[in-house]
Amino acid sequence: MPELPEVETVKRQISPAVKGRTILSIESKDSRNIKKISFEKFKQLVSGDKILNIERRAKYLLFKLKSGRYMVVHLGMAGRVLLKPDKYVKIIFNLSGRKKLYFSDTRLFGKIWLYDKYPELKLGPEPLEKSFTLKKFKELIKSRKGNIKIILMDQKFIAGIGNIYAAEALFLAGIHPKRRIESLTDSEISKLYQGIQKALKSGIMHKGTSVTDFVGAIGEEGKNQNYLYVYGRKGKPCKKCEGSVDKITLGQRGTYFCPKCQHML
DNA sequence: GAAGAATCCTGAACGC
DNA sequence: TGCGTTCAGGATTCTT
Ligand SMILES: [Zn+2]
Repeated sequence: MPELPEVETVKRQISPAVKGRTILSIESKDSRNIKKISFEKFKQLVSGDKILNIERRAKYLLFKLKSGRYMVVHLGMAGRVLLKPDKYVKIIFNLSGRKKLYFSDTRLFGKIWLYDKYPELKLGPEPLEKSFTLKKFKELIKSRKGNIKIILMDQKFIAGIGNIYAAEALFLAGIHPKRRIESLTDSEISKLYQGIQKALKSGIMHKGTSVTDFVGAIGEEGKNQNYLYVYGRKGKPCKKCEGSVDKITLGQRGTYFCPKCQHML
């Protein structure tokens, strides 16, 4: 599913093709992904506007428009932003220069909103920003109580980490996913800080993890699934020890880990 | 504030 | 081949 690295990949892939282009018209096969306003209203407001820039914040894509409005896209689980259509296209943006941008979604968990100005999204810090220091991470950790994996996936705690990268970051840090955040030692917090960044950077470097639905802007699969340590590898040998990867359910989510590498205490 | 569960939604994978 | 069942889960919302 799309998390920070996948959304970043899409942003990088579509930006050169759509930046500076005018949205001439918009077509819809199913407009249920458009939230807050009707498709008619959306079409009326966005048509004729120009895409100045695309920014990623957490798992959101923010299209900055010349009017000052922002079109905000969240891919949910299976949402796609494409330069080439697939069979699940819901919205088509006809752009100047004969380009087209497609929004596709199978499960309709993806969302599109239109904001009058830069949206105030309730999100924690970006884990790959330089301002996200180990010191700040430690302060954040100390401010919360509860299960570490669930908190890592809380967008108000840190932005952009979902089920795949939470599992990978915890593996890299040697922390069992059932651990409580209060129980982490200073050394483990440092390892987790490194693990988060390493897992996310690996995802971006390999252009996303295509383990379920994710594909890039022209429908191509990412490569990061080949570099995962635990996610989706139940019963397979651990890449760091002689044990094998286990799977449990935690917070209604499938949670993969190595019982030998990831410690409870 | 935290924990747990329900909700949305439908294609893919699986079992017979 | 086809039908029914199970599974995938990000974010929100509700209850405890
Ligand atoms: Zn291991």
